[in-house]
Amino acid sequence: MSATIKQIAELSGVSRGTVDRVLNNRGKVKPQTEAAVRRVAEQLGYQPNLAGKALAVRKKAPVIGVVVSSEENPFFEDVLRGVARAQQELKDYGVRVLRKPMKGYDVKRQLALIDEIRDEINVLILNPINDPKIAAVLNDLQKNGVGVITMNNDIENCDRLCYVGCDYIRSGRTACGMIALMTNGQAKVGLLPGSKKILGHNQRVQGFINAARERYPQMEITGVEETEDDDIVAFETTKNLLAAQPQTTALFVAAAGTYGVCRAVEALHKTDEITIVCCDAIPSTVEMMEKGVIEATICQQPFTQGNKSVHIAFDYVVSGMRPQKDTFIVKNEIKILENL
Amino acid sequence: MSATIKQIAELSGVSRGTVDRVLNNRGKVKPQTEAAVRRVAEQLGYQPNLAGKALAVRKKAPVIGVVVSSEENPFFEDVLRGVARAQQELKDYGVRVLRKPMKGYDVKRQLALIDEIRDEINVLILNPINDPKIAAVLNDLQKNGVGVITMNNDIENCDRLCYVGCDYIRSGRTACGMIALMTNGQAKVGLLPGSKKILGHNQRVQGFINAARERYPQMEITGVEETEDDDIVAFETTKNLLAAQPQTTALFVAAAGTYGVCRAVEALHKTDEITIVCCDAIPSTVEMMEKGVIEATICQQPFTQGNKSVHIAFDYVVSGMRPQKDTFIVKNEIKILENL
DNA sequence: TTGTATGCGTTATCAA
DNA sequence: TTGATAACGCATACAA
Repeated sequence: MSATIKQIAELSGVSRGTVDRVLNNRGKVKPQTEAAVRRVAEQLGYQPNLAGKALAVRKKAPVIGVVVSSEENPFFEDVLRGVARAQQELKDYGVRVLRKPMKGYDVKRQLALIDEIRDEINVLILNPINDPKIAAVLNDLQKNGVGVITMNNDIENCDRLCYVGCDYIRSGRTACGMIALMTNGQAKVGLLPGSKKILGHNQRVQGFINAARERYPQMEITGVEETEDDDIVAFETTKNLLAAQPQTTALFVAAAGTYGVCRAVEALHKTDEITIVCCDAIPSTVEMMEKGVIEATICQQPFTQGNKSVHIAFDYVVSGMRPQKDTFIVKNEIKILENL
Repeated sequence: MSATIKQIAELSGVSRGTVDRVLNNRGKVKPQTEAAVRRVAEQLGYQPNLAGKALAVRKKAPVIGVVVSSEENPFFEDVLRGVARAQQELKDYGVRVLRKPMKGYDVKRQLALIDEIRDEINVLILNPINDPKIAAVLNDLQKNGVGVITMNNDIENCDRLCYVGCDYIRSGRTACGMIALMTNGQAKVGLLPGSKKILGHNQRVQGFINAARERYPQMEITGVEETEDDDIVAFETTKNLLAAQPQTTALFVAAAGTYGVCRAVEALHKTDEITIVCCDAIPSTVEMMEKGVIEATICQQPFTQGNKSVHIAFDYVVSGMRPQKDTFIVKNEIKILENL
């Protein structure tokens, strides 16, 4: 158990208040006293005690803001369940969580929501739209002492505290590995990202292609088409792809639109011939797995993403220090019917 | 934020000490006062505050004992890493963790280690050998106020606080599902548990057989042979099985001995014909996956098992209450080379 | 510039 | 049987 402020105060012959001022850089301390205190703290290897901080932090009642695209989006509903659990776990520490759910990916809407709560919060957790205007606002928040944690997807040119989410490249590689195992490495695969504008989707496709090139020379990519994260578009796109490339034996859905893809394969009576691997385990995907249309899905621990983000946010407001790591990567989980 | 002891004291017109005595059943309270206090606490929906408890618990400096078969066992080394992390996470709360690693599964040895530390600990975490003598000692510990948490495998006829580990039946089912996906449901599979005496191994085999029966009618079981958790025995057993049942196209190693199994398959030059699925991701298994001998492994989050156990133990000593659940089931993770 | 006092919620000790 | 008080470690308002 490490040293306490009290011990440091006694050893350096000053009061606890002074030690507090030194250790938290509050100023108003004579340089010599400061040096002395720091030396003692150093020697004793002082580490602030979280139990004490947590108890004291109640008075401040810090607020964590959560802005996520969870409306009508089952994936983010799971994320919010993780947030709710964390809220429960931290309730004794006097944190408050302020949620601002939004629908879809509209930059203006996201900016408006951030603006609505920016003055009440100490940390902001969000799945940022990768847009310079958003980045600018987030940078501004940080300057004003509001910590920012990006979740599920990251944003460029932005000084956030950290990113919590999966490694999309590995997600694509894993999908490739699964398809290879199920087809003896011989598959002719159609890739179906959502939108080329979304970084994560591109990375999944990239990871898939790289893995295929490196490890499965006999695998062939028959096409890369966007679903625009929409089931109807996905339905049409898939039908067209399978018409144009009838030799296709496998599909990797790297974004939303999975249900539309499945319906297209069903409509063409090709469920037995085509191996489908997708991402995440939303209800419609589970249903298609139970029907045997989808063979496997690559998940990214949505619950953990939400839960972990809040805990990191809490540690930040309590300790006042940046998280230890710049990125917190959750696992890419392979789910088949038996371990759903 | 819920009510505090102080509020209850004021509302019921007694001192904080008395409220404490009532709420923690310390006795020495007049029945009427007790009733009054309880009524108020009930009304306010009192929930003890963990931040406060955590700070106060430092004085008691509770000790958590950990007895696991981690010597020369890479799986349990990962478990211990989870324990170490939890120790780190809880260091500010004044807990001490006392480890007593042991080698193998000798009842006497386990009894001796428990006996060595039983007077110094408040909770015991262990992977119990499923033996009546062990059960008796654990029951006795609980009677003497030492909580018991079983980890990785459970024990019969024993009143432990809870079990932390995987669902072995589902582990077997998942292995079956993976083999089915890789062989188009046509595999002829040899099953290799460790010992029929070990509950988890039997359950894995049972789960595999059930899943095959229910979902993959064309799959065939060519044999069930024990590896005795030993690589040499596994090597011989595998060679014999493949000699006696040369039609075998897949193997499920449901316990230790995986390395021996792989060496046998290599020796017979059958690595390309035979699909191998095993359990856990110890270094020798990873090596065999990189060589392409093993296609997939079903893991059980060893790190999480260790980490979670310690956290549950801590919550128990702080709150004094049994954990909410009787079993904490970790996930069965499918690992292939790409998401190792 | 520094020190003192008080509070966060719970628990333990001692006195009444 | 009960109450008052101090302590756990930290933060802060206020006094000096």
